[in-house]
Amino acid sequence: MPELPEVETVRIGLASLLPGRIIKDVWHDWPKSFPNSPSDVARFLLRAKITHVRRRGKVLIIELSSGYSLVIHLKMTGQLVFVGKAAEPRAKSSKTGAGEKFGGGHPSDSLLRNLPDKSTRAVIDFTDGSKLFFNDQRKFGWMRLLPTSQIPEIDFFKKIGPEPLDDDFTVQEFIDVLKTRKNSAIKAVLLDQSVLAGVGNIYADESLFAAKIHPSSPVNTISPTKLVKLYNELRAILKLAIEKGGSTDRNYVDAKGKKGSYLNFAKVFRQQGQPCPRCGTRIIKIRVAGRGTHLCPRCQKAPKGLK
DNA sequence: CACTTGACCTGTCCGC
DNA sequence: TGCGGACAGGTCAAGT
Repeated sequence: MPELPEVETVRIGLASLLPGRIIKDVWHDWPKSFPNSPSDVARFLLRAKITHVRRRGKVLIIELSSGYSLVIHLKMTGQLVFVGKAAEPRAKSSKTGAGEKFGGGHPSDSLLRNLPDKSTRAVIDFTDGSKLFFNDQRKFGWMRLLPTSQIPEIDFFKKIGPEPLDDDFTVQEFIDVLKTRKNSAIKAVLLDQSVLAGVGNIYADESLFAAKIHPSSPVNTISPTKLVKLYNELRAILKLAIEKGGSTDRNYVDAKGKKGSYLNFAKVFRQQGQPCPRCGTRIIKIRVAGRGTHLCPRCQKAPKGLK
């Protein structure tokens, strides 16, 4: 599921593939996937050149020379897959068909399939013949054109909390933002995008396990020592996940169609019934904040008022 | 006002 | 094998 590390992995891929390309045509199947009017599309998207690819929380921002940006949320099953030749054909070692198809040399876990397919919601054609596919099985994701200069002023972006991996995001700031929700379960707070940007179910469970905090614990019952631990573990886990190309449960792939391997390193997520890597107790799955939640009942003691 | 639950969707898996 | 239903989870609207 695209959380911060997955979206960042897509961003890194797109940032290496898209800038400089010029949009020739756009197709989309579903108004909700891409609700801009045809006239706005014609004025601000067609013939525009891509200048930058940015990320804020779980949202991708593809900046265009028209002064507009294509803003994209992948939600749970969204993919942005680029098909075409990579910009610099420096390494000329392509011998496999897959390498050619996905723009230059891919490991065997590439998304080897033909696009578009039935999950394809939108296709952007570039003047050089390459294409960007927006696939979304469950149709929760969206993309829309917004004036670049106004993006920071839009409600959706104004509400997003600090980026946990920013260099100047301190442990004190982390504790301060958590304390704005002192009576809520810590997991619900971590998932709240207005408190902290980019954390979703996988990394909430993993970081709470690493810090030995029960996900149902109200924030104000957690010791400062443990909150510091949580800050450090969360950042380390997010960074490691980006290194591993994110987590692929079933759908997620990066801009080149490649799956992420972080779930191979997950200690509790989807590990119910398996022994805890620290103490051997069986990992359990419960519901917290309306989400499937994985934890070690021994390492992560429930707060007194039960779960 | 703080907090929780349901709706949005489709594909998959599980039990009968 | 087929079928119904629970489940998956990011976010917002609606509920308590």
